[in-house]
Amino acid sequence: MHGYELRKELTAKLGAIRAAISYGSLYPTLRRLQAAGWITEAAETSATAEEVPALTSRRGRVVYTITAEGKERFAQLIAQAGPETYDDTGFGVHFAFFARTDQATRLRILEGRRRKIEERREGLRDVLGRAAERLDAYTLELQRHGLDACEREVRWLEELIANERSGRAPTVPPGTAGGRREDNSPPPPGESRKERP
Amino acid sequence: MHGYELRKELTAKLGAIRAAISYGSLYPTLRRLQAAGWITEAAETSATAEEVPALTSRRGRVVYTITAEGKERFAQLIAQAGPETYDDTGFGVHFAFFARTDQATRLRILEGRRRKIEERREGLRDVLGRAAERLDAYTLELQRHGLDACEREVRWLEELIANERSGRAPTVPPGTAGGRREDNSPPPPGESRKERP
DNA sequence: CGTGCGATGTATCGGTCCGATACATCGCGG
DNA sequence: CCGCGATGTATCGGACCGATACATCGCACG
Repeated sequence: MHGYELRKELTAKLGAIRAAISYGSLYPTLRRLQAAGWITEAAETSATAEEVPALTSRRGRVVYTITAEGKERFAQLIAQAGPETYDDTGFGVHFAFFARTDQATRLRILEGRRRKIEERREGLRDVLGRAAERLDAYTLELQRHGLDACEREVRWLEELIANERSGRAPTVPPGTAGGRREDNSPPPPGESRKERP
Repeated sequence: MHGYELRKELTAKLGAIRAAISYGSLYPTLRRLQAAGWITEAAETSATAEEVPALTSRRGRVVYTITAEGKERFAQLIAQAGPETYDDTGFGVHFAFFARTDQATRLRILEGRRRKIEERREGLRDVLGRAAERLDAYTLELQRHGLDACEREVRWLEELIANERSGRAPTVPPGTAGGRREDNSPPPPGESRKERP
């Protein structure tokens, strides 16, 4: 992909959990990745393969391609999910690769995220319990809203964890909008067997 | 207050909507505010007034006090809420001052935030509608969760707006935990009459 | 028929903020 | 009596954002 496309893709995948990545972050990062050998850059060659709709000779786009080493490294990065993984951005990034990792990793990430949110939730409960009389009604209202959001996320994570343990793909609750079921489900319980080369 | 105390206070007030502010941000900001004349710094004098519980001669704390000019400026800042106000942090900060502004400002901020969240919501609906078949089941699940969160926040904001319009203080739904009703309600519909000096 | 605007696209720069770290004191429990 | 967690001030490097600049393309609208 080229940068612009990559950003749109990322926005589509992570838009639910964080804002779009800025170009001031994207392009330097791509160059760093290239310098480290994870990806390669290439000025667009006119006709590589499939241009079905509009092949109107675009301007100089730069196409980035992941290398074998890059795939290796990325897979490792996702598989060894540490606690730093569980903030919004980190969780989002790892979640974006869920369909490409094994169940054990998915569970580790989901449970780490749950712990993180539970901590947040306890903090809010503390405030609402202990410091309630010191705060004005508006602030209390904000805390209550935040607490509610935490509780909902924990419940959501618990559903995902339960599904994961039972080997099922994430269920699509019939209530919600837009959820037409397709066959793009993640790999059924079969694991990837790569450990450490 | 001194820095540490200030941070705890901010965390208690804004913990529901953003992470705690870092010291690397707090102390330089305090110094900038002092340089601009919004606040004053003072090394702690041993006995100013009320030390009821433990007056055990602390180490050199720095006490920051808002100046008259600072109050003026802050009030202006809150009152002239622009669109930049409506991201998480900006909204949180302005919300923390709700009990100290007038109803018109409160409404402006709430409605701005609502618009912001509605845009986010539309983005997610677009993804779920248009790009659904391109995304894996996990990503779709994340979008659905995010969409749900947006819808809930919009509903929450709408309640606050309705209450605001009817001149009532924010209601405390009897269901939630920790919400003991106290008399620290915001100023009843009476406005502050400051416009621009 | 032109023209202007929004989408596509690459790129940089200044400034803000975080995360880690350092250092010092105090009270408490083991 | 010793260490650890809370209180407290402070800095530094690095990551990231927001604004900006520049260039091309297609389409809508006058």
